Amino acid sequence: MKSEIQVFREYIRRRSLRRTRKREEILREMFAIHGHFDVDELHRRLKNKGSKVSKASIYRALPLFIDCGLIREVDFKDGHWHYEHIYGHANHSHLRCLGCGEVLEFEEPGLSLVEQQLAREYGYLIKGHQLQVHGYCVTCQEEQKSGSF
Amino acid sequence: MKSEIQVFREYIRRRSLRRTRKREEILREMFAIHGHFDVDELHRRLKNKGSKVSKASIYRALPLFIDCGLIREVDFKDGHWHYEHIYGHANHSHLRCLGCGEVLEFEEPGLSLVEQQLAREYGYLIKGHQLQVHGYCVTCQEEQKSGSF
DNA sequence: CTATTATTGATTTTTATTCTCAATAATATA
DNA sequence: TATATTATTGAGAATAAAAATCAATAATAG
Repeated sequence: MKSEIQVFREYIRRRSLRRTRKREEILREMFAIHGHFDVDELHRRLKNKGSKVSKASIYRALPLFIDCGLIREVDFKDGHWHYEHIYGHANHSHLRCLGCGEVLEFEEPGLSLVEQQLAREYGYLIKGHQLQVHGYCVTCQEEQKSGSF
Repeated sequence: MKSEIQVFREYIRRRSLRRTRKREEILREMFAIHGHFDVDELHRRLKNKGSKVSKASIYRALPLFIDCGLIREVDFKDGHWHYEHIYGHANHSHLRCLGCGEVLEFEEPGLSLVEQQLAREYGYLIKGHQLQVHGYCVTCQEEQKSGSF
């Protein structure tokens, strides 16, 4: 299996973009983070390591990483985008608590069949999906026994 | 089956909020729209009908409508939120084209089983889910035969 | 090595959404 | 019904994420 950086370099070449030091710094730092991350965290970590990559460059690089299938956006309903690795990771979905914001991950293999079905039915070339289930965790259910939902 | 306005009024009462003319104007106009809508469209339509509801009030009302299960947010990746009716509608998911932005709806009944399974496994009180599949429609596939994906 | 052109950083701009606060309207109570 | 209480509203200001601008710089092709 190709490494993330290989995937990215091939993408860069395919699109006739330029392979730059900054983009690869961002990529490397991004893959040093396990789990979800956002622009601010990525920027902060790069800064701490002495890298002078600007936020602008991060904002410009992320769509490329998304486009070549390394990461994807995740919406945690807190005002800005979060990202997570998908390359080399089993596809997973999120179960999010509307009360405390906790996010659990779970796998739902049935969805690849759904994708195939949609491809057949509508002629789409499917690139991926996102499933998010939301509700209230055990703790928040207990706290909100006041009938507000 | 209760009407939308009934559902909303009961919610308002349950939460000890106030039943106001403005909120019900917004609600009525919202249900006069079939399909997806956004804040701007709702505001524009209310204005055209002579209603003087402000955008601020719309922004304040939408979370209530979401909370009582009348509508939900949909993310079309175009910089602002869209909304759609869910009360009294069969649950559906979205197939979105990454090229032209076309959005198709499809039903996926299997997901209610997924919800039940998650409720059992994690003790969550499930309120709903969102599934979005993305890829390229037939037209956009043909246009982009230049190897960019 | 040079020319070309994409990328970068610093900054500004944009724009969706939230916040503020005085005025108003809805509800509870007398 | 009149009054007190308190939520809601509108207008505009504030916030903040993301995108745009532009001169300087760096990567690539020849």
